Amino acid sequence: MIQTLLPKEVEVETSIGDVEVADFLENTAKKQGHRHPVHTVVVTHFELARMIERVNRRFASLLRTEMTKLGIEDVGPAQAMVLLAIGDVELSVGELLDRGHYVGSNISYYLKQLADGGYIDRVASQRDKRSARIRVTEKGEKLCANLRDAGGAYNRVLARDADDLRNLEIAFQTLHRLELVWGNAARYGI
Amino acid sequence: MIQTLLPKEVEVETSIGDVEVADFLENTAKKQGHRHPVHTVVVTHFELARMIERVNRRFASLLRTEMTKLGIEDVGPAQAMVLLAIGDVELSVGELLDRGHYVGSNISYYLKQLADGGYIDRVASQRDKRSARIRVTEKGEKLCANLRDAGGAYNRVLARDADDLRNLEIAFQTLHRLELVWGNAARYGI
DNA sequence: CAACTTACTTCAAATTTTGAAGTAACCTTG
DNA sequence: CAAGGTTACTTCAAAATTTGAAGTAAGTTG
Repeated sequence: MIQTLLPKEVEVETSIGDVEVADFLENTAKKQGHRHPVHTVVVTHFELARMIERVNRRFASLLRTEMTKLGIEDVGPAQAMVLLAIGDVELSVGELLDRGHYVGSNISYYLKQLADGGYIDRVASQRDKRSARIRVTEKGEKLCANLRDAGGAYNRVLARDADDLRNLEIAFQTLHRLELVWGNAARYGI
Repeated sequence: MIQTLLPKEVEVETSIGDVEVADFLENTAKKQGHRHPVHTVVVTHFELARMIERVNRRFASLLRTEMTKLGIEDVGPAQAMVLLAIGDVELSVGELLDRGHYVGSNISYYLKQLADGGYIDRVASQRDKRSARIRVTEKGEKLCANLRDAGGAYNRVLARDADDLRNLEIAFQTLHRLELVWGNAARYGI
């Protein structure tokens, strides 16, 4: 059954009209049939990848807007994402690499800018002087807090009831699975 | 209830060990509890955004690898994504913009490279000579087919049973919702 | 027909990402 | 303990991607 379904690609409606957010949310809630989704559409590898690309673009531009509003000029959205990835714990560059699947030189570059802007502190580890320990400064924490505040509105719109929460969680877990499958494939060749 | 849950951020385990793909799939299938997911974790805005960013990075590098294997040198993964977005229909640049939420000048640039490489044809529309009609050439379709073939393996790993399919679809729909909410927010300010 | 809009292109600059060296510290093993 | 290897990161230059401002040509409207 899976074999017969899989190769078949179905065109999925992705165009958006100029609908208001509220309208749309009402519609999807009904159309999808939250509790028992109907399997009329098979989502493929590439459709998901394209969706992820689009959503990522959207978020990046949203973050850029938010940061412009906050008057942040010295770092861009990519650096802010790194800042958010660090969170409130002290960690090494290597640990950070794992967190975001970044490339080493890339993170090194971002950390330099974040450090120059005063958003993070770097201290050489006592135990291993090669390892730099990274920590978000007060200024950095403030930026994170501001971004989180701005994000609160989206959380409220996106997670309105238990069904929303469930779907968000399934989406998260599924993306995590994609991450692992794609990541392992890259290293071991599927 | 939602209000009390929302502001609380929970650290989600995202590190991956050197697990084999197959092992991992077994684990998640069991751990997640496919039919009735437990709500111990609340997924926030930023966690999802960071996940999306990571997954996107992974996919891009996978695509790059795949294309290197195929010996494609004249265009990169971003251009390939555009090619896949065009699909097998003839459309205008404007329609393509909507499909991927690209910026005009960006697509124009990619289309130029794709046209130079012989992957697409551009014909001025008869009705409206401003509008360029885009079509994937045979060479372009061949690349798409090769990529789809390579992607087949991932589809088989990712969509193994009805539960997988359901989760992939929920993930897709949820991302679509994110896309709309973030997109509308960008235009109308939430 | 003049002014405006649309559909796209071009170009230059900024941002992001990669890859190939480097450097310094740590860890073996003879 | 010292030569050789590994690890943890940094630096730099080049490439890829993305943006934004300006341009062009074709439609549209008053």
